[in-house]
Amino acid sequence: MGRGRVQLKRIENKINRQVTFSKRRSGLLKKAHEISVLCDAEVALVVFSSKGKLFEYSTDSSMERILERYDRYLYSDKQLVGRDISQSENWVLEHAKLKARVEVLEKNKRNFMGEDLDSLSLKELQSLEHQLDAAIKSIRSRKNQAMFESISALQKKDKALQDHNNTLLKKIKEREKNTGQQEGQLIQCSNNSSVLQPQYCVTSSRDGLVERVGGENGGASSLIEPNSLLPAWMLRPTANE
Amino acid sequence: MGRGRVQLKRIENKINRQVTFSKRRSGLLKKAHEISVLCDAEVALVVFSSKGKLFEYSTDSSMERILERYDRYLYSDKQLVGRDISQSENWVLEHAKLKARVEVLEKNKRNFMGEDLDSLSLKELQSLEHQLDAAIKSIRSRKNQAMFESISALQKKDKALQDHNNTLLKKIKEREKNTGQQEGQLIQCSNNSSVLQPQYCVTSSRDGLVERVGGENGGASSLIEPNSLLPAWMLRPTANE
DNA sequence: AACTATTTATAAGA
DNA sequence: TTCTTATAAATAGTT
Repeated sequence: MGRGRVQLKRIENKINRQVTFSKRRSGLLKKAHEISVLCDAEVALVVFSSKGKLFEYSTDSSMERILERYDRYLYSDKQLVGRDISQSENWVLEHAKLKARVEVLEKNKRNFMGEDLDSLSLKELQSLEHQLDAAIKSIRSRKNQAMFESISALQKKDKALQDHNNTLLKKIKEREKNTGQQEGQLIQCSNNSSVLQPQYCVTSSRDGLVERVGGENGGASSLIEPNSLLPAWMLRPTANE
Repeated sequence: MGRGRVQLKRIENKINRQVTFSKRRSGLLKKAHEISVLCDAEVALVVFSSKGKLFEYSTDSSMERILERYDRYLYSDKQLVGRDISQSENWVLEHAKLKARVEVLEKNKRNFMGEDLDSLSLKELQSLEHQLDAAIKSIRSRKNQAMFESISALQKKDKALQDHNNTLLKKIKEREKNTGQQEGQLIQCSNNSSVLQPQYCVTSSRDGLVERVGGENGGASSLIEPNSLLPAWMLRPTANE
């Protein structure tokens, strides 16, 4: 990538080697960062120049965590060898890094909540605004999806209840036919499947028994706001509550 | 490097992400090897894919040695920092707490960026949406403020420049009056205060001196896009860059 | 530290 | 996955 092809061998000219190192180092770090962001990968990169200077990159600046993960990956059941012994010393370092990370994340969070904006440049504000715009779009889309799923689940439940309802109705009719009684009043339940609210079908038989057919929840779902489109319990149908 | 420009953000399409990861991973490893050989550097590279698969490169395949060198390098100057917290009993606990906090904050952050939403309930989604709506309002407001401040500062500067300009003009006029010469051509600068771009007033006096009146920036701000509403330097007037 | 002619890397498509 | 190809990026040599 330059004006001439390059042989894959040590550059003998010291100056050239130094310049090339500097250029390629920044290219390498950039690419490490890019693959990390684009592909959601965790990258740890350590480079020592020939003079012994250190350069490093790590996803989210958590070099220690990634190297630990690396160690775990390799020595999943062996005890960690050499670097583990100095581990207690490394804790100091890791601790400091963790704290720094927490600080960064907290600052992030404040910014995401629209606070502490004075420290941001116009450019950063612009970028934050776009970020949040995009986030809101995702969130609205996910919310919609969740609502449709809830509606769908509710409708399925509704259908099951009505089926049960009808089964019971049939049984009662048959019983009445068998005992030859006609004065019992039967209220036929409608079987309209698009109704969101469970219906109650009250039948009173001759001996005064009142049956309420409402499913296994013992009638708790009858506490529905008549004005709301969706029943209250549907507003939090998923986990994490 | 491909058929389209690429945004530095997570590739949402899973297949694309996987393909890009595979391509870029080999590119990255290749470049790591190249810099290692060409520049006589020691490189250690660890990559975990989003699925947790490990890829690595290290100069002379001596990953362990390079990571040890890395540890030694860090620990030589960080050692002093940690002395004060040496009640290492509490450490395990504090460390665990910190880690937990980081995890929570990272989850937060992902949510704020519209990711990882499946774990949220409808209620939480709703709340997040409102949160972000409010944040965007703050951010836009702060952005506006920042822009007005910039404009204001610019206008002040503009005014100062014009004052200086006029002062110089007067001096020149007087000098010409004193020497009794009338053939000098004076170009009067307009004093329109709503102009955002600094103006240059070129006056040629009898002795051929050409003065450029442009403020202390040595004329650098003359490189202004004539079509843009605001001069380029105003686009990032605050800190953090 | 810039510049530019070239080589490389790679995104998209097959 | 692999190949191809158009294009974006990196960078070697130069100033």
